[in-house]
Amino acid sequence: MVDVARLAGVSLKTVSRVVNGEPHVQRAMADRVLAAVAELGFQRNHMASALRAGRASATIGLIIEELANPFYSTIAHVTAEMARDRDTLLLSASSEEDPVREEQLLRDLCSRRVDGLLVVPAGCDHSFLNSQVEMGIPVVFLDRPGTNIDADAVLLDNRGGARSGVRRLVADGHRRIGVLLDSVDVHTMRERLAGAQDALADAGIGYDGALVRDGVRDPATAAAAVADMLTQPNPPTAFLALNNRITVGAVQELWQRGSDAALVGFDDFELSHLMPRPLTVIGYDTRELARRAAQLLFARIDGDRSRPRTVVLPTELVERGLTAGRLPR
Amino acid sequence: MVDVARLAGVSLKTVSRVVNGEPHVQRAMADRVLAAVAELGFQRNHMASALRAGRASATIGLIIEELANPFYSTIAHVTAEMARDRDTLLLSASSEEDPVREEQLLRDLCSRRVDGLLVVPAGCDHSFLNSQVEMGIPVVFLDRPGTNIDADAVLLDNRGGARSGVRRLVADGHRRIGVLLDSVDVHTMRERLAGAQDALADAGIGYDGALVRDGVRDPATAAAAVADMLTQPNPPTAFLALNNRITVGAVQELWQRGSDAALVGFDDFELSHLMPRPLTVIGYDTRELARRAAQLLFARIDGDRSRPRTVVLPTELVERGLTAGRLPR
DNA sequence: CGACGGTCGGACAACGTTGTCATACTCTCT
DNA sequence: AGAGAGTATGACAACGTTGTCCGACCGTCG
Repeated sequence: MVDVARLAGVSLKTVSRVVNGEPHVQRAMADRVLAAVAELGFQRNHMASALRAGRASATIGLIIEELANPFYSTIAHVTAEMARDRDTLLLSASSEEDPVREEQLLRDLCSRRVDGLLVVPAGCDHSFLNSQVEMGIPVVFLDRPGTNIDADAVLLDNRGGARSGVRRLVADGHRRIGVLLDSVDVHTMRERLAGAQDALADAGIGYDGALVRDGVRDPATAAAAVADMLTQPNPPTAFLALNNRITVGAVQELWQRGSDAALVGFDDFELSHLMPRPLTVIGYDTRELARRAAQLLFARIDGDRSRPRTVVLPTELVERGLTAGRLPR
Repeated sequence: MVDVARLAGVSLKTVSRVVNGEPHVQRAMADRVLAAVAELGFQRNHMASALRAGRASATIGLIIEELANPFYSTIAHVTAEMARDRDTLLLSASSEEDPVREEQLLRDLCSRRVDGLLVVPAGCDHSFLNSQVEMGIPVVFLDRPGTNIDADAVLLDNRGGARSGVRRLVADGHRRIGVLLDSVDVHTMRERLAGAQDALADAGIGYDGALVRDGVRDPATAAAAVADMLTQPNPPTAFLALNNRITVGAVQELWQRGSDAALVGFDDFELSHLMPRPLTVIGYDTRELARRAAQLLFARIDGDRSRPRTVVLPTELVERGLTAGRLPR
């Protein structure tokens, strides 16, 4: 900027005024400045500008589990779009479900003075964020609530969704329903499992530990679990897969064995209607989830000081057969 | 920091030393400072720090077409992971294939003094980036080369891939092959179309404009195009879909009609092995694409001043039938 | 006892920008 | 002509941090 000022023969402040489109600069002088800017390829330093003006950094931070997962990348995309409408960019990072890493990333984002944080929490204690919130960096939790912190959250009706899925299976006459889940350490998994158990209890079906498989982290494990359960005595006649990766593995295994066991999966996914066997899923609107969270965050950034809210979005049982294919979007 | 210094009864510089772990501070004094830091919840301002120290911002910018698309989200994920190994965060934005928006975003990223840029270009002129490169912000193009700029690029062998796909169809006896593409405005599409025509020319099959459909932007359009082409006189006996969204639409339409037309799709995708009809795809390693680009960028950031390189990664024809399902990963 | 080397702490300027205020000039109106 | 209002420009400090340099203090050795 000093160079531009020198080349145009004006003061620093005049350059600043021209660059920021402030009024009260003569046309001729502005042109001289713009010419100098063009010649030197000057570009305002956004960091210095925000520092001096005490302005927001026009950045929001997003912590998710893994960017490559379609669920999270949809969230990232929607929030980035909404941010763009406010000339704000998205700084995103994956926690990989590691609480330590999550805290590191969150601290890093805070030290960069992001305007706000959108977090799909992995950790079990977010109390260290309280001081940041007090100091003006609002936080909104997504998909799972934060712990030891009173902040906004936008969640899904995981319990209700799982309950309606199992209720459907029970209505179809199933009494032995295998449940496959990632890990009870994850809040959403606990909720979904509880919902499944609600439905079983509603139907007066007792709990059978042999029908619940924990630690199913990927499609291959899911396939193996299905195979194993089907070869036990008194096997399940239906399965509930508690996330989309598990569903994919289960679909594959059931299809390859030619098994006619029923399957309900939590999470819809892009090609679910093209799977090689009928697949009923518990769906929800991922974009709406992200949209609501971003709206809440921006309201906080704009000064909303009302009490933290928790929004729970509904799920929907999408019953589909082989021929019910519809094109996405 | 002023408050911390006052509370600890030391000077600013001493606080700075403690916060940055510099040596030559007595244990007792350091403890006093740390206590004050904890009490006040002080967190170093990364922007001011980078500004003063002339240090890098520990941020890289990524411009892609659309974050919600699995291809791009994989790229984002891999680059974010590699960045994290350098304590660098990823500032990502979607161009939505809009050259104007792309330029705005790139300028914004430059004004934030990112350490480097990773770009899947949408625009047709990137000469405005030349001055930024000169001023020390390296740029690496991904998937498509930049225009009017001499910069690194990591590309796929689009032409060779399409050629091998069509060669396969020709070897199976097909002579009328329908080609579906997004837009000839996109570099990768032009290359893939050229590859298809190479293979046809190799086989001595003349060009028939009626067999090429442009402007197929989504699955629904692809399905409609397939339906239309199949109801023309002398219809194609095989299709080449030049990206994964087109492939999905084509799969769906062929399957619903019970058509036995062959189908080869460019781009592999997660559930391609579970599609309801045999699907041969032209695959490649998206993660490797991102990895190589990030490696190049970090080398530039670390001072590599050698001549810009263009890396072309191979594609692979993945021939799959209904029963050849394999689990992903 | 004086000099010396090492350790520790602080004053000050600077990074690139903008808010505040002061100044100089130009109109217009009485 | 002089007051008053508005416009155009610049000098300077400040944002939060750190690099540079200088000085104070300590112990040790000749």
